[in-house]
Amino acid sequence: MATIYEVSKLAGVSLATVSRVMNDSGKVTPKTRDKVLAAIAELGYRPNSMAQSLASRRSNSVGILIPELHGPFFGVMLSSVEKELRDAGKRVIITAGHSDEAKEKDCIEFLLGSSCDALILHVYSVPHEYLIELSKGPVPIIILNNYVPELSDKCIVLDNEHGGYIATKALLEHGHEELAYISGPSWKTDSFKRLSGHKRALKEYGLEVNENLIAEGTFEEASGRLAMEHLLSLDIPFTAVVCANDEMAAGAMDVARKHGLRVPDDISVIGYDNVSFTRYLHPKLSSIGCRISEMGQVAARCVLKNAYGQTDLEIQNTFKPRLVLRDSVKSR
Amino acid sequence: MATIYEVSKLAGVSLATVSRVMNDSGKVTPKTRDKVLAAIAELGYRPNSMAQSLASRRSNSVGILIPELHGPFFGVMLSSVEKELRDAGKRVIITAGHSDEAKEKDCIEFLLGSSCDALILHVYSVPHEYLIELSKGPVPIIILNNYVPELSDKCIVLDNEHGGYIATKALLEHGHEELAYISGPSWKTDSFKRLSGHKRALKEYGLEVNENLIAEGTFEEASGRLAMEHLLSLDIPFTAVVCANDEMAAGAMDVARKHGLRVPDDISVIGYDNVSFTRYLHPKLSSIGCRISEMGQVAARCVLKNAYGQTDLEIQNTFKPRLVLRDSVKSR
DNA sequence: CTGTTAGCGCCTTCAC
DNA sequence: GTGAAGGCGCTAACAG
Repeated sequence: MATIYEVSKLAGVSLATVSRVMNDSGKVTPKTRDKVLAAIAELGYRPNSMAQSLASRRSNSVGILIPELHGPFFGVMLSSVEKELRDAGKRVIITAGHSDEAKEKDCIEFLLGSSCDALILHVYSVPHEYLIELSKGPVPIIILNNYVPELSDKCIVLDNEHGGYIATKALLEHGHEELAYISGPSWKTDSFKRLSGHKRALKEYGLEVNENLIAEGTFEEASGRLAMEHLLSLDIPFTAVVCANDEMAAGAMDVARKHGLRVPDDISVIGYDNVSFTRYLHPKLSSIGCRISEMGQVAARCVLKNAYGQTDLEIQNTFKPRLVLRDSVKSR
Repeated sequence: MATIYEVSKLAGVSLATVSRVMNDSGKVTPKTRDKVLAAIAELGYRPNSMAQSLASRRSNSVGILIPELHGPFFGVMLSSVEKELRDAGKRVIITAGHSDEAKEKDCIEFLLGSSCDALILHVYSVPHEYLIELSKGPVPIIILNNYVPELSDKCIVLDNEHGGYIATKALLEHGHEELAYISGPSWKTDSFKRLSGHKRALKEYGLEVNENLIAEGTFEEASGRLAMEHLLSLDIPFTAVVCANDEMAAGAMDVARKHGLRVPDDISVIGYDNVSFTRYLHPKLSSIGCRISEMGQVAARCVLKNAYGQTDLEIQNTFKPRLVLRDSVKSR
């Protein structure tokens, strides 16, 4: 592998000049620039990124921590982050934290040790204090889907409460008055917020919140099934179910069908996240769209702005989810 | 950020000694080692990975190129690759090539420029010659799901032909004799192989291949719908459809239902990939399981072996898919 | 506009 | 077993 030194010799200029044309910093005569370019081409020279990093104290790589690499939600997010960042010539180092505090911390340590210029964190389990402490360090961070009041400008969040609200409201507007709810794990902020929104909508419509009709799942399909079985076993009538994500909604729909209930004729169902498979389901699942890829894009731009000094980038910190009505909801 | 120099001063030893305890290379007295460890802890010292890389000519990062970051297939693959590699302390740099030759090359260039120690490539569009040329370079490569005869030991492939064969055979064994086939893009090797397997099974059962009953899609759900519409418009009777992936199968099932056909009573359907949402569908889609995560794991181990000299790792180069029977297939 | 000169932080022979 | 010294390939002042 050719080095910058050989290029400079072949071009008959100095190291610094080659460096200049590479980074087009400083002024270089078109003529010498051409000579350098020719030499570079001839040698098939490619700068050594590690040396560049060491010398410039900048690695051009940003660390990303998400709960899982698979699953419909994070794939979309990653996709947009990667695109935006690589278009800017930045490397993207990805790790998965599996919603476990120790693992998440471990990942963060790992990314810091990889000399990332910035971190994009989608964590669930790490305590806020840890993030606050981290943010005082030299590496800029962006926090996704996890609102830390002290770090509000670094957080990009989806308004989960609003999502729960509009999901429920949609059902109420379709004439449903007896609603069940299948929640995610109550210790996850997302779950909690969505449920709050649900309750707010009920209250706004003058309806009582019946805690019995709230079942807790784990965001996994199987838990949606269990929750639905449980709800149906209660013998409390309800005509619609709000689910805190699409996987659980899929499970719930299937259980309803097994119990001889038709969706949406006998029971309406709405999910959350508007993940890609919702439209493969039958009936097509109504859901709450999360603008996942927009959020990823914004996160990437934040990094470009905070870590690489790109200005003129508008940053929107909070996203409102939107209702996506399909076939699983029917008026009563 | 503390440097190795400060650690050495605080511990009262030389740079070299600190380096030795860090990499536990060479012999160090337990006593001095402890002093060094203490100093490291006190300063919260973390070695600068870029400097390490530059000096050791090894970046400890491996580049990964896959067609897409989202989608159920690649997420699972990534997930297992990342886990395996990070457990070994390696960074994972991920890029998406979008099945486009220029972009794929671009990604490879990018990864090479990132001084990766090895590359794991899941490419569709780049010509074999390019890969062969690349393999002659200094960076070891592993090729996923794309068999290059000249590079057979570097390829980890799924036996797609066999998958197409067993999918079709399953239907034949259920008594179906009039089969339609919805293929992926014919220029993708995967598609081609799966279709070959389909044809082989038919011939083995003494059935004619009716080219009219083979429709070409793009691996996307919408194309599955179109293909199914087309097949149904033909007025050629068939009692089962083999689809080259699950997304298209989902589309096909829905179209069948819209045409008043019940799955599996009137028509049996089988997909391919056994992607996670298959079990959310109704009826649950039968499919061909691809052992995606095993393949990812093996790819990672290949890298550990070829680029990092870890021995005693058994490498299996080719994987046989397996049949996953669910509710969308019924005997005739 | 271009060249010279220091490092960036670490690894790695080589002596001792 | 431990220390000294010379790079790894590049960037970034500072001169000229």
